[in-house]
Order: sequence, then C-alpha cells, then structure tokens
Amino acid sequence: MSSCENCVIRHMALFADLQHDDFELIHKPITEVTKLTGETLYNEGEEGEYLYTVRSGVIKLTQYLPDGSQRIVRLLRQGDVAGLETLVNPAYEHFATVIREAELCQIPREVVEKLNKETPRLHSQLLSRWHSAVKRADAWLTELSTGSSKSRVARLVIGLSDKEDQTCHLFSREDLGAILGVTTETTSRIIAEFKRDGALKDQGKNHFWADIDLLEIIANQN
Amino acid sequence: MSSCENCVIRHMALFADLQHDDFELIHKPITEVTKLTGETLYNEGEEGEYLYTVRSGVIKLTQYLPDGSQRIVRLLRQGDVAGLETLVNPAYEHFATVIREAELCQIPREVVEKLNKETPRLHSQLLSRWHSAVKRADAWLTELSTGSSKSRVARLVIGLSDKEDQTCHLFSREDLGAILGVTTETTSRIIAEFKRDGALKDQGKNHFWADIDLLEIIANQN
DNA sequence: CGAGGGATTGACAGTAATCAAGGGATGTGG
DNA sequence: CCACATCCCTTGATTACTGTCAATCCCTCG
Repeated sequence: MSSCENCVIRHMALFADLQHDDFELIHKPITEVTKLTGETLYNEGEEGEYLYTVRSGVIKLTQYLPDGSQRIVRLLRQGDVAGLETLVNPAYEHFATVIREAELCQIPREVVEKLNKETPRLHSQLLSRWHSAVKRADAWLTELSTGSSKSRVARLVIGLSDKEDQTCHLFSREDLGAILGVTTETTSRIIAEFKRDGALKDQGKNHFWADIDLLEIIANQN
Repeated sequence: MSSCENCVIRHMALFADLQHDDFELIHKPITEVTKLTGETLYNEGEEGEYLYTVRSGVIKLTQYLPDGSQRIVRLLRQGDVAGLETLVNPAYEHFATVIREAELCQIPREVVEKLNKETPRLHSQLLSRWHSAVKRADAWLTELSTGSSKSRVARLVIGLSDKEDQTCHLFSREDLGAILGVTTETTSRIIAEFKRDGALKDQGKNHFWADIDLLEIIANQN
C-alpha cells in the first residue's frame, strides 16, 4: 500500500514531495493496472472514483461536440495524472482512452482528498500539475491548431519524437487527425508525403525515423 | 490597502475565502488601475511582478508562433485572474492585452505568495482558478477550433452573448479571427452573412442583437 | 475636408473535405 | 495452409471552403 514511497517514477509522480509520515494517511488501496490500446479509463460525466498516474504508455483525453465530432484535447504520458478535475468537482470531464498500452496507478479519489487536506506537501504538486495542464493546452492550441495541415502534422510529429535518437511512434491516422482537427485522409496524405520526401522513414508498426531539422522547416513555412 | 475585504466583486475574486485576519498579511499596496483598449498588461517572458484581477472589461491572452502568426488562447473577464503562472514560475507566459476598456486590481506577486504560504484559505481558490483555466482551454479547443469557420464564428458569438437580453459585444474582426484561427476576411464575411440572414442585427459599435436559437442551429450543422 | 483604420466585398488560387476505391497486413475458419 | 474478412492506411477525383491579394466603403478623428 505504501509502496508508493518506493515508486520508481516517484520523482515525477503526484506524491513526489510527500514524506514518510504522509504515507501513513493512505488508508485505501492504490492498485497498479495495465490497460491495452483501446481500453477506457473513464467517461465524461461519470462520478470520478479514481485518479490515475501514468507509469508508461499514452492516454488520450477526448471531448465531443453535440454533432458528434470529437477532438483530442490532451495526451497523458509518464508521470501525468488523469482525473485531477474530480478534486474540484466529482464528474470526469473527458473520455480517457488508452492509445498505447499503459501501466497505471489507480488512486482512490478519497486518498488524494485526504492528503490534500492534511498535508501541505501535496499542494505545490497539485498547483504545478494544473499549471502544466494549462501550459500544454495553450501550446496544443497555438502549435497544433494554427497554420496549414502540413505544418501542424510536422509539429505534432516533432512533439512525438524522441530527439535523442530521432525516432517517433505515431498513433492511428484517425487519432492524429483528432489531435489536429483534420480528417484522417488529410493526415494520411501528409504523412505519406513526409515519407516520400525523406522527412520520415518507416521502421514498421507506426515507428519512424524522423528528420527533425527538415520537419522544423516544414513546420515553420507555408 | 485592505479595501479588498470590502471589494464589490469579492465573491468572485481570488480573495473570496479570506478572513479578516488574513488581510493583515497584505503588506504591499494593491492598486486599482484602468486600462484602455489596446494597452498591455504584460509581455510573454517578462518577470511577473504583478497578478491582475479583472473587475470589468476584457483581456486577451495571446501567444505567438516562430513564424509570427498569433493566436488568442483565452479571454479574461470579470473575476478572472491574469498572471497566475508567476506563482509557479516567475515568467509570464502570454501577452496580455486589453480588448475592452478594463478596470483591474494590480496585486504584487509577493502578496499572493505570502498569503499562499500562510493561509490555507487561498489554496482552494487557486486550485479552482487553475481548474477553470483548463476547462476553458479545453472548451476553446473543442468549440472554437473544431468544425467549419461558420460554425466556429457562430459558437463564438453565442459565447460572447448575453443570453438574457440577446445582445452581444464583438471585438475587431482581427481579434475574432485570432481567437478562431481564421483570417479577418473570413470572419468578416461570415459576420456580414449573419447580418444578412438576420442572425445578427447591428446596433452600432460592434454591438449586436443576436438570434441565439438560429446561431445554435448554425453552430451545429455543416 | 482629407487621412487613416477597420470592415466589407470581389476574384482567384490553394487547401482540405468528401466520396470512392484500392492496397496491405493481420487474424480466423475451413 | 490458404481463402477470406477486417481494419487501417493510402490514393484518386471532385467539390467546397478558406486564404490571399486587392479594391472599396464607412466611420472617426484631426
């Protein structure tokens, strides 16, 4: 139960700043769950029973418009938390779906609420989580929803790339489209074009080598 | 200095939950400033000396891309706070510009930092501010950056409308375009079309009567 | 009255959506 | 093991929308 204290990703987790005694306050089980691509964490409007920290994999948060069109508003990766909004208001505000096989810590909302009440050491983590959510939302808007489709796809690929070894795992064209607010066909065409131009080289299973410099040029023109 | 305690918009202000003694902690002057349309509160990257609560008027927060294109990422109105990010990191993260004459309370960052350290009653306000910033960022993306230009303009007009008396103050076509990620010409054409179709009726100076029901229909089709 | 800035409109080019069809990989059942 | 179905990606043809460039209009201000 208090294995959180020894968590390998604790330095980037919600509980990073907690001290030994704080973990005594946890009186409900925190369980580790694995979910496969396509599985759901929770749906918009449901009462939030759990928060989730992402240990590995990728989660998408989506919202729908009345006409049924959907938009992915954020991606969560290692160290990120899903369901924070339930600390302010019990209902989840997004559909949370796994888009790359994920290991998660499922934390009862009550645990976080209790810690938040009783130890000040959670406050700054919570504030900085919210802050980073806003920052990313703003960047999402300016970088991924502004300019031509081609620029936006290029920016998204850069954002999904590992700059060290110049590789990049992409998601389905449909998800990429929902991130950018364009159709799957447009996304597919542009990625195919990047492959023809040598900006991306296929390494199988949506895994690519990426010419970041070239993509940067594409991202900033047109 | 402690006139904050009697502020007429205190119920919606950052200091809503503070108690009498808390106001004793304020040892730097909070000043009320008025700014005209076009004036700037702060620029991205500057060290944040002040936070601002909006008493009246409208502030836009913008970000720029390397190629110079700009995007308005949020609007702040009565009760909203500009510059919250400086509590996490000293640099402002946007350009904050007045787009409708505004009265603001200019609060030294140190004041908020001190209150945040010394009284728990500010925490929940801060969390709920961040929460609402994220919620609005998400809605901005799904409602104002998804679908056809026409739908998006319609949604924006609805969002800017006073539902009581069916009126609406718009901003310059350029600002509306920067909110939606479309050109000023496109925005102008669509608003002109709304006027021809009777969805909007001009009442002078960017002030309109709005047929909300009709706009809702337009927002959800096409 | 003229200057200037924003709003509107037109013509046209370029981009992206739509509708439709084919290709390629994976997995299942015969 | 192969045939077939399925799912996703890709591509083509066409249409519709939006951006671009340019001109005009309107209002306010000096």
